[in-house]
Formats: sequence, C-alpha cells, structure tokens
Amino acid sequence: AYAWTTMIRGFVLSKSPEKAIEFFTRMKAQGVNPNNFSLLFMLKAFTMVLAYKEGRLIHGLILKLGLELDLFLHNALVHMYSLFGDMKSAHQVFGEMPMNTIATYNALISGCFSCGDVMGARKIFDEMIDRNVVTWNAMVSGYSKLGLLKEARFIFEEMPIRDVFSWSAMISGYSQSGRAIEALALFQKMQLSNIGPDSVTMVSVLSACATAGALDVGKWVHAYIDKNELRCDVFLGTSLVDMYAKCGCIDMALRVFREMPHKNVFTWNAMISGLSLHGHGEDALSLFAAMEKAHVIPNEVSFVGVLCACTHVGRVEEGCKHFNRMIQELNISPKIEHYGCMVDLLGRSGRLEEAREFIKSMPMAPN
RNA sequence: AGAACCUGAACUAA
Repeated sequence: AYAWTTMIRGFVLSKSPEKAIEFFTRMKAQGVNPNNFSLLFMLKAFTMVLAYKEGRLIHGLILKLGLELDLFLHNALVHMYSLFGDMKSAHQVFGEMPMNTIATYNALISGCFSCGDVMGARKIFDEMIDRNVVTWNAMVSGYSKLGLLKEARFIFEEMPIRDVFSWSAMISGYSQSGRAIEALALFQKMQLSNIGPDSVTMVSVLSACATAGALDVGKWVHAYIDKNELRCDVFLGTSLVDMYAKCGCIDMALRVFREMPHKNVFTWNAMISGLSLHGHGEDALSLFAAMEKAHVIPNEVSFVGVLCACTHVGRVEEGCKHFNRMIQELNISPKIEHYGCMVDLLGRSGRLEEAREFIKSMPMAPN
C-alpha cells in the first residue's frame, strides 16, 4: 500500500491527476485497500479534473471503509464540495468536524469565490477570528479573478503580511483585467518590498508588458530571470515569447522560442500570432505547419492566428480550408473570433457577398 | 519515525 500511495502522491503533486487515477484503479484491482493517504490524493485528483461524481464516490468509499476523517481528508472534502458549488455538502462536512482549522475556512472561502459567491466568502472572512496569510491571499485572488480589483486592492493593503502569492495575485488581477499600467506600477512597488518576485509573478508582469508594449520593462524582466536563475518553464518561456512578439521584437521572440526545450500549444500560438500580427503571414503559416509536424494539436486560438495570417497574405482559399478543417477534423466549434477572421478575410479580398453569407450562417448573434 | 489540508500564472479576430 505504501508503494502505491507514493506513486499516486507523486502524480498528484506533479499535476498529473489522470495518471494518479489510473494507478488508484490498478491498485484496487490488485486488491489493495486504499488508506487515508491514497484517498486524500484521489480527492485532490478528482478535484483537479473537476470530476464531482467521482469525488463523491471517494467520499462514500471513505465512509464505507469506516476510515476516520482526519483533518487532511476533512479539509480536502470541504475544499472539493465548495469548489464544485455543492455548499450544502461542504457545510455538512464542515459541521461534522469537531475542530475546523484555518485551512478549512480558507477552503470554504476559495470555494465560495469559485462559485461567484462573493458575499459568502466575505461573510466567512469577517467571522474568522484567526486568519493566516493564505486567508488574506484567498480574498485578494478571489476578488481579483472576478474583476473586483478595488476590493482586492483594499484587502491587499489591509493585510498584515504579504508573501509572493499576495503580490502575484494582485499583479495578475490587474494584468488579466487589461490594466497593464497598474500591474506594472504595483510590480515597481513590489521591488521596494522585501519580497522577491518568482517565475509566477514574472509571467503576469510579462503579460502586462505585452499589453502595454513596455519593451524596456520586459527586457529588464528577462535579464532578471537569467541573473536570478528563476525557473524557466513553459509558462515563463511562453510569456517571454509573447512579450517580445507583441512588442515587435520578432527576432528576440524567435530566439527565445527556439531555445525553449519544452513548448506547448500556448507557446506555438504566441509565436504564430506574433508573426501574423507583425505582417509575417507566410512565416506564421509555415510555423503552423511545423507545429502540426511536431505533433502539437492546434486549439481554437491557433486558428485565430492562422486565419489572421491568411488575411494578411490574402489567401482566401487556404483560410477557408483551415476553417473547415478546424470544425471537421479537430471538432472545434468556431467562436465569434473565428467568424470575425473569416468575414475579414473574405471582405478584404472583395468577396463581399460571401462575407455576408458567412455572417448569416453564424450560430450566434454577430457583434 | 517517514507521506500531507487552504492562496498566485502564459496564447484570442475586427
């Protein structure tokens, strides 16, 4: 049981819940009984893949095996139920425990936010006697994600201690709401604090640089990453590619892109869109071909870049081909962006009747 | 003895 649990734990901690679930299934097939640890990780795994029903089954299994609900299992259950918006079950589990820790309340807060229940989150926060930095961070990030930046900032300013999570949550809040200047301003303030940015912080900062066209800050961040040896993973690499591309430094974007050992579809998309944005339509199209050759499956964003590139080089037929292939081969239902690209593509080449027909064929209301 | 709960992240048309 120990070996199985270690494997399952490893997969969950390395963010591969599918593999953890597979191992758990195999473990049970071998007749090994799950224990508190494996069940805890299964709750986590099903929470990660948003599998509510399976999560409930694990809860049932815990009860069936007569295992005692320790604090970890208890908190994981509260977290899972509240994340799925099943506040009734969450509160039921919550009420059954003689002792709820700060983490239990924190789990409820983040659950409320993920269901959009701002008032609920606020109420729990207000009623808490002991709060830790995670409590405050959960409030900052919860408000931020819902675009309630004033509220987030208020909490951020009020909190007694801030860690790198606090700063990152607040900066990404601004960045994701398109308020790049405020994100960068806060990043400047962060440098006056005693908390250093990590690679997650930098992803949001670079994203803000890309939006604002702040190439100088972006370059500074790049140098900082190298100098301080921040973990350069796919996220950070992609943000760098995107920042350079959006700021018009196609050469640097390509250089970072080529040097990245691991790329995913986001990385390719950032490079393809960047090329097409700056008039390198042909290069964008050949990069798209290279992506498929590398067995990276394009997603809906990839096709926005490709269709855009087709528009720039006036390749109407090729654009239509990609559009149809997206639907038929990849089972992606076109979004309003794709229809926008197609109308643009047809319109610019003077095929106005076809463009009109395209608009008529849209399943959603044209904007 | 040793496993561990809650908070931050990138690509998107006109």
